[in-house]
Amino acid sequence: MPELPEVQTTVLGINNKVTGQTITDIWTDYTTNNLLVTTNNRKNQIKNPKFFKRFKKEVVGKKIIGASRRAKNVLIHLSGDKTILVHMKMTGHLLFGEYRRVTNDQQFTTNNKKEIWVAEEPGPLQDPFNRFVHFVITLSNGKHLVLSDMRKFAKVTLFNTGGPDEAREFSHLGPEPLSRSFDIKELKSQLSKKPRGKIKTVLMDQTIISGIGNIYSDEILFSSNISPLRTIATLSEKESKLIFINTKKILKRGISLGGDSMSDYRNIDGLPGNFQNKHKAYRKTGSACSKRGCVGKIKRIVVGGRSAHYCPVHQT
DNA sequence: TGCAGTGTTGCTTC
DNA sequence: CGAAGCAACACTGC
Repeated sequence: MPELPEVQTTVLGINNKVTGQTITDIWTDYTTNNLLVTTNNRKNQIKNPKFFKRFKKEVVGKKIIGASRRAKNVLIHLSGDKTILVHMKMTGHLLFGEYRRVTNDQQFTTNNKKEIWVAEEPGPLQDPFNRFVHFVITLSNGKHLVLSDMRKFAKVTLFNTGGPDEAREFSHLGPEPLSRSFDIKELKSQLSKKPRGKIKTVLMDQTIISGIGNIYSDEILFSSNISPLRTIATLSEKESKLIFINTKKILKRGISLGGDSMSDYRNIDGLPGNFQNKHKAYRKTGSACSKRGCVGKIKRIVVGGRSAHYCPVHQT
């Protein structure tokens, strides 16, 4: 479940290894509604061959000039003022390497796929991700940037860089928590839009702040000594400040550790990040609280339909 | 074996 | 209007 630090890690990887390549071909096996391809203003399903053809025509021959991030979206900037947006949702990974198209001999899947893409060399890009490659960008150096996505929630969109479709895509998003302009004042004004909302839910609300999901919200609240059940209106000045400081600190820490691979996130080389080894709350149910001097035990509860992990002793 | 759990987003319902 | 519920999906673990 890529959140801000995982998406940022992927973007850094693309800038390191993929920028400068030209797109020579694209491929997909999507047949459901979920991988949407939008070209200009027309939203259509990639299963519509006409629109996949159009998407292909727009990107083949274009050069990848860089990647950036907005909220949990990866933006791949192309020459000719085109941008490919990839939202990895729950289980998506962008992977870079040498891939090979093979006829499916049923050893990988049960869903009657006629052909699949597998990593050329044994290594970290091998199973389990091979089975779930649903979108492939072939590059001029013969390598591939592929989207592996077990649950097929990921979204791929194409729009004109800086155009109205891009604006529409991002119009609902809250500020970037790591931007310079995001200060304590902005955090408080954003949080105050949901005075009755529970802090855990509000932190994950992409219209309030963009990029935070279940893992990082649990960790931010642990470090801020605040219960996930507290409502915004009850937060003191001091508590808001703690949330502000820890949001910046923990997201930056996630990036410097290469993201969180407790679930199945991998960077573009197929390698795991390390933030999962630093969790103090997320999925630590039953563990002794690691806060110095605290005698609590991490508890799992459900907040806003999501699992929340916290220490009921020092998080109040 | 069957079913709850996993989690983001956006749409629907209350 | 805001909050809650649910679908999209596929696999894991109990």
